[in-house]
Amino acid sequence: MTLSPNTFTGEYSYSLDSKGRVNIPARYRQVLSNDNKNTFITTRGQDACVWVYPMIEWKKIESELRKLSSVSGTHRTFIRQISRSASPSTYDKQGRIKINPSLISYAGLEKDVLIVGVVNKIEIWNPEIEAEVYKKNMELDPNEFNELSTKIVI
Amino acid sequence: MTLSPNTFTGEYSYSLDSKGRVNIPARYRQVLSNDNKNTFITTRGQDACVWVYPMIEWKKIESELRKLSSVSGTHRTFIRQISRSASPSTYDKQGRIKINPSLISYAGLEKDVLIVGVVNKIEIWNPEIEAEVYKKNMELDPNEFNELSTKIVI
DNA sequence: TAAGATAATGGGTAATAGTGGGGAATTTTC
DNA sequence: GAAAATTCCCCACTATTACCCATTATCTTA
Repeated sequence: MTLSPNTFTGEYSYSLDSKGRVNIPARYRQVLSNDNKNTFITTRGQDACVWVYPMIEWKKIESELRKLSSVSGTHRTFIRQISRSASPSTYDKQGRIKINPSLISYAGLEKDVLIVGVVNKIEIWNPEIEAEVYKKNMELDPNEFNELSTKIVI
Repeated sequence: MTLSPNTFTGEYSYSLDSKGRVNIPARYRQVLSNDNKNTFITTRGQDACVWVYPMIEWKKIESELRKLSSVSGTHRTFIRQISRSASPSTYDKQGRIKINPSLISYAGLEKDVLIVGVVNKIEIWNPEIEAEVYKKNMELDPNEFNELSTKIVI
């Protein structure tokens, strides 16, 4: 079975161990292209979760950031906020990556975590928080969903 | 794990010792290209922090500065500000560089320092000052940040 | 459904990284 | 030219990280 490279779907329940490691689902590792060198970038999600990018996806963001000039204060702040929480992690022989303590606390992660593939990246959630966010979003904006439906066909 | 050369992300808490030395995180040293000859340029940040450039990145900036010179008053001020306090520092066997007393006082550095990778350079902050600046900036321009993030973060 | 293969989890250990300080070499000052 | 001060290089200790092995659970296939 070969799916598109570096494309992640489906959800998994895994555990975060006492050393701050989580397993990357085997399925996700299998679709990783070689140029990623078994490396992901972990960073703060826009929601209360950890975003995990394959290295080459992150490099795209990095090169966009490089184009912004540090003469502008707004740009400096933006670069700092995106870059500071990003750090690379190569998975070990068992397929696990390390999550920084600061990201663990940002996402409120405990032992049980929910791993969700969102196409170009992976999200790691505290399952309880995810459930709340899901509920809130569903109630929130039926209009926006309608708008989306004009842009994408599923 | 090999990321882009001379590109820095993530944040670290380190200490400035009594001799004015700070450690450059091992991760940052590992991505330094050889032509830097283990040397960084320290200078005044545009914010209240110390900017640390890999030598070859700094050389690019110098040549940019040369092109700008005498174009406008603002540019001249910018050049003067950043260039006058720039000085090279090669890290020792333990990976530490020396920070000038004048830069230490400019950035208000004390024992505990926060090191932030901002893509093409490294920032050294007094953590308390950074927290204040962060708060102020976040209030400032949420719209521009949102706009930037829809363009860049994927 | 049983057996082999693959995947997930937990923990120990060797190697690396961070911190503090001493002493030689060099520069500065009187 | 000698004393003082400063800088630079090296050594040693401690904490942290990364790597490796073992065990348990799950999936796959005959």
